[in-house]
Amino acid sequence: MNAASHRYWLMKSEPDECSIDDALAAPDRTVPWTGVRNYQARNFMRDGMQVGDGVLFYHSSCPAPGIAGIARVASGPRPDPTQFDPASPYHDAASRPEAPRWLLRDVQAVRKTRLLPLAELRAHPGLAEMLVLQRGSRLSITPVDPVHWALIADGLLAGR
DNA sequence: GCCAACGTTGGC
DNA sequence: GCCAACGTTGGC
Repeated sequence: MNAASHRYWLMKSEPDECSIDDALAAPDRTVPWTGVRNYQARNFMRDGMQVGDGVLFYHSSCPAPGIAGIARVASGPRPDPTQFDPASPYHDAASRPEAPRWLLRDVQAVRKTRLLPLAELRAHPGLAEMLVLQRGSRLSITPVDPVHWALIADGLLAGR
């Protein structure tokens, strides 16, 4: 799997922290994707993403988990400032400013969609291979196959 | 609140 | 390098 070849991603956010509505209300509809503390997810942000890539904005750890909107990658990688903030739940005392361990991307909301529930994703035969649906999958950022993107963004969520 | 599954830590 | 213990994720 060539990490630089993906054009589409699914990114999980807890809506209590940052919902699709929060992103749409932010300046330039853009939010810094703070708090990723998993190396695989970090590496996707560092090495895999390109500005303009499509993002499925997923609400997790909430009463109605599922895809809540469409967004796009809006910046290159840069250090996540919360790692250096002792007051932040994402503080990492072992990370040095001269060698930041954690990175983020800016993510720009494109549109809110209907809530596409996790159960509906699971029920769709064409989406069975989606990484986020695999048993035990916990990664907060996963690449999305272009076929899956088309089924969701241009199909299930088209115009909604 | 439960718990399956995964990632990280740290002793050896 | 192994692997048990522990912490976290996240749906239900």
